[in-house]
Amino acid sequence: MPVSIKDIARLAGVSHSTVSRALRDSPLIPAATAQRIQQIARESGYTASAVARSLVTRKTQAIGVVVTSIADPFNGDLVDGIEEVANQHGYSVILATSQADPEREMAVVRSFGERRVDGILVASSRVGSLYLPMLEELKIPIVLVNNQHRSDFAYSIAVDNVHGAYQAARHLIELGHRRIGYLGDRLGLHSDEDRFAGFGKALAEFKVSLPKEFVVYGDGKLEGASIAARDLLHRSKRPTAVLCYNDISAFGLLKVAEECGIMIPESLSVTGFDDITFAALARPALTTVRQPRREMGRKAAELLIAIFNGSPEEKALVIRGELIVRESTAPLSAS
Amino acid sequence: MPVSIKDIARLAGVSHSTVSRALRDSPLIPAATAQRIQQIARESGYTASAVARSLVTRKTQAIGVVVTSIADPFNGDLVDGIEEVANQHGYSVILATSQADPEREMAVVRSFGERRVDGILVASSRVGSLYLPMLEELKIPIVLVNNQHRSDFAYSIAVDNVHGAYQAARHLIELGHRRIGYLGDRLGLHSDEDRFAGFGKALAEFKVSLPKEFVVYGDGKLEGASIAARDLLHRSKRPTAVLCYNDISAFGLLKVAEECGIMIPESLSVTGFDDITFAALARPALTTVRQPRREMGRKAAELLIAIFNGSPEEKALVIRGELIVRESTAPLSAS
DNA sequence: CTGAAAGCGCTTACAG
DNA sequence: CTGAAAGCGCTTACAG
Repeated sequence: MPVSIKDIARLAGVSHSTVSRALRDSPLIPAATAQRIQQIARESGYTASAVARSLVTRKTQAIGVVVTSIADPFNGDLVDGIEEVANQHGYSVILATSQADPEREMAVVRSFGERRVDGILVASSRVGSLYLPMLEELKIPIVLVNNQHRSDFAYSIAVDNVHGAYQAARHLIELGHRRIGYLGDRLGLHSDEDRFAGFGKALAEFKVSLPKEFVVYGDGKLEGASIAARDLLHRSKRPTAVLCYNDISAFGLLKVAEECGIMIPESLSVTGFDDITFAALARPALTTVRQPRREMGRKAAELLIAIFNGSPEEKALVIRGELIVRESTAPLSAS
Repeated sequence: MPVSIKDIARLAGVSHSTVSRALRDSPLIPAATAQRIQQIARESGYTASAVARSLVTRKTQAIGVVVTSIADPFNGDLVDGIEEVANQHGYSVILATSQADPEREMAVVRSFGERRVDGILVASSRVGSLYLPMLEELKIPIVLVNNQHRSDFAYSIAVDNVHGAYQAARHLIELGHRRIGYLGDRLGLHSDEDRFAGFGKALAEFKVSLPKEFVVYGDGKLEGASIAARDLLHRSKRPTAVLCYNDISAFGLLKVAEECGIMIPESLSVTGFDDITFAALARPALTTVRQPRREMGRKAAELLIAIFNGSPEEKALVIRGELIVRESTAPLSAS
């Protein structure tokens, strides 16, 4: 048995109420008494029980975080940002992995409910709405990070996909490209729709037309993107630039271009989205839109804590990413 | 207020003791009653309070994990492995970051103590012994992953540094190299000592001598390693192969080699240690010793859970890494 | 089978 | 200032 407040009370010859107050620096207790008691607590190796405290305060000072997998560097950065501000404010983070399995995600969130976490953060989920009722019952606020759910329950924070893709498209247009393709993600994610919308916005603004056959869809993975890319590049009249849904898709396309002997960026400019670590290291290094992962984690945690304190600024935060120009894009060559 | 066991008792017209039993499928309760009560619980949106339960059972079903930073892919994989088996066994993981700051690590572990986690996992720490007394008082077992502390308190799990370096060295020797350098980490980490020992073991076994000036020390980072590498490669009589403490050091050396116009692997073979993601992507791709990060996380969690169940197999587990031969090593050329 | 009781380790009105 | 009391939401001997 760890030593409890009662043990200290006995040692100090006071009631346990007094010990409790002394340990929490209550103004009711004279400094001298408080110090004596704290001293005894220290010497006896006392460690307060957060679980007992939580039971009465109804606060656990813990926030639950759900990601698909932490091995993914994107989530690593995100969680790092979350943990940073959580820690700053005296909160612990309970981390769980959904493995992109909705059932598992449900189970995880249920377990967070049982643990009575003060709030929940969920990254890139498509199933947020399933557990909303339970969280509402428990009055546990939730903030969704980059979620694919288009509804306004709960709070959310996401990159500005429209603006990010707009920047990338504009960059290509300013390089002189007029025949620009889009390699998307057929899963119909909102992020894909939004990026396509940003792409379209730039085209419209500069009066660049988009032939239907310049739009192809992979699955956001290397293989699927490669297949779509083959489709796009093997035409007689192919685009001189392609805006890809994400970096992985862009690498799929780059691979196919290499196979076809298409020089990058001389004969084809390519942009990605995300700025995964490899984007900077690849040859050619990829021009892409950086998602400020760590900052998003920080903002998400700050939002949650603001909610705890009753001062949520906005329900839905949008963060802009930055266009990172590297080697995979170049001015349209005269050729 | 969330609905409690008492509310259900009222609704069901039984005592809260009976509800508690019914909810836990106690054999004392007839199936019919249990189902009726469970039904009511479900309908009323009951979610058991793990904190109340923990207070009486003295188990939180939670394990605390301390890493320097989760943004580091190494730790990401590790934590993923930990979370996987923790989750399998019904444990939650509370994750905290030390930022390589001993004070912060202490604070984090203290907070884990207050939360009464059932066990603690600490990765790559050098300060484990500081909080040992507190954990002992609280009877919270701890397992150290790849720690630099040479003492047998607590449990531990680590890569077999000696064997890993031995394999790398042997690989170089078998390629015909006889003039092999070592680029270490001057911080005097045990992992450095062990890797150097494995290196020495291979040299001894094959009767390869090691000139003193073939051993240089960086700091495990790119810059420090580069300085040491310059020292090593700028001699008149330089080694034909270098075994580096870790991948990062190897990349520092590769950079210097490039500056000096030394061809890799034609004129110099280089090995790393860790197999960070970039090792496979770099040009030339790095020959290195892979640390099975995810598996280490799994094993660490399994060890901890075995301790909970009173059946810890061994106090100190050692896991072997695998030599991954890529492009940075080649047979000693006749030149 | 079921309930009343005690207790886990705290916090905090309520009296004095 | 200080203590006795109640209570947070559960579990589990102990009686019946």
